[in-house]
Amino acid sequence: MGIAPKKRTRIQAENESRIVASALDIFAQYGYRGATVDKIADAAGMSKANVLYYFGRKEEIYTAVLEHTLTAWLDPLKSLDANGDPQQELAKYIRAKLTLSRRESEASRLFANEILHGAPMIKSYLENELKVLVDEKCGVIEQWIRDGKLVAIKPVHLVFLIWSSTQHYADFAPQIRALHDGDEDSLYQEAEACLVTVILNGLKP
Amino acid sequence: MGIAPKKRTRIQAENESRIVASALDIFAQYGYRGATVDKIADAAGMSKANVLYYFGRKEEIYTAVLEHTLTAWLDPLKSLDANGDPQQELAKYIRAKLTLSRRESEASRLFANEILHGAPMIKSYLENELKVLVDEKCGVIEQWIRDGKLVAIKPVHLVFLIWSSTQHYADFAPQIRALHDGDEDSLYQEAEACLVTVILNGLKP
DNA sequence: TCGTATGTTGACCAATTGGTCAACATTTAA
DNA sequence: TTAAATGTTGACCAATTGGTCAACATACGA
Repeated sequence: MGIAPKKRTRIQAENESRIVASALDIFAQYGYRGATVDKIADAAGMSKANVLYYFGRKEEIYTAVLEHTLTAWLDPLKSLDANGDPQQELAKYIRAKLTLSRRESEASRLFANEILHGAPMIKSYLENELKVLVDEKCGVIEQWIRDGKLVAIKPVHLVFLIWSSTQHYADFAPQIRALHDGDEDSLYQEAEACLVTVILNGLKP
Repeated sequence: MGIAPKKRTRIQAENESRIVASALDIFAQYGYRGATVDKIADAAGMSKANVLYYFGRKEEIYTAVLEHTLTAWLDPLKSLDANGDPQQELAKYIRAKLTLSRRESEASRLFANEILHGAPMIKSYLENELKVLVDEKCGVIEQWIRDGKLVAIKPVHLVFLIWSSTQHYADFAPQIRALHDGDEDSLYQEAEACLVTVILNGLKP
């Protein structure tokens, strides 16, 4: 027999997911260093020792949270369709990312914090899985440009533009709340209108 | 006599500015909690006790660094001229912010980190000084829109768009390095071309 | 039911770190 | 020159915190 199958009990599955969910909140709010195992345990409604029973080290909790959220985060980009209409595809992508920034703002802040501090845990992920995906989608955009459907720009910067402008609403929420007049609904409606208008209009050849 | 004049000696001025400069690097790299007074002292080439002699608490060093960099950070927005040509003014602003992101990337990361964690130290600054400045400049943009020189969008979101897309190159540098092929010079040249093209083109009525 | 595997925790330990302090060194003004 | 003001630091303290462990509690298959 090679690697042990390691079937998880009901309690294991339940507690581990409760810990990961709580840890996402705590890490997003305080950053890696500011977060304490005790805070995570409190948020999960159990003792610190029990959290360490499931995840041997603080770092393990952190990587578990990152892995848990990474896949969902990239889905919208994956569904960018080479055969679709560029304007519609990009509009859909911008809207999806903006919705994600609103709904999963903790995940956004978690990544922002991780990358801001040098991406120590996900560096290899960025250089491998993410690089492959982004290269592929840049190829799609490149083709759209060659077909004369979009203005000539370096595709990867368009990706950066969409990422930054949408995630900004999650990552810089306190600044945005300080500067924006109106409720959250109108904020996001205006943001969507502005981003879709400017970026799509700006990409017209 | 009211408040003491408190003339600073030569050594005070010298050491305080050395501490602030070193602290900017350390806080930007590690965040507030990850930074230690010892690291700052090392970077400044003096003992921890001496750093605490000039700044009584760690928090004081932090606020001093924030204050020291805040003004320079907002200068480009201040010089947005209501009487200039909108396209030229905005192009100038985008370029200035992008250059700032490259040259003062530590300051950018410092603010990003501060805001990411709820802006505890600069909340009142955001709500007062910054709010006034942004409101004023949004008025300028609003007027350009009324004059039919720009497409109709909510001005504050254009400010967010420019801030986010330019600061992204400082704040998310590790991700950008992982995904971009080419050296830093070409990165910033392409970024400038892309942002100026897309945003200005996108703002045409 | 019963015994073992699994789950849970308070108490504890060691490392880190913000901050203090007394002792010592240097600068500066008279 | 000299003495007070200013500058500097190692040693130390207390609080925080990641992680361990032995003891106890619960769940669950035979």
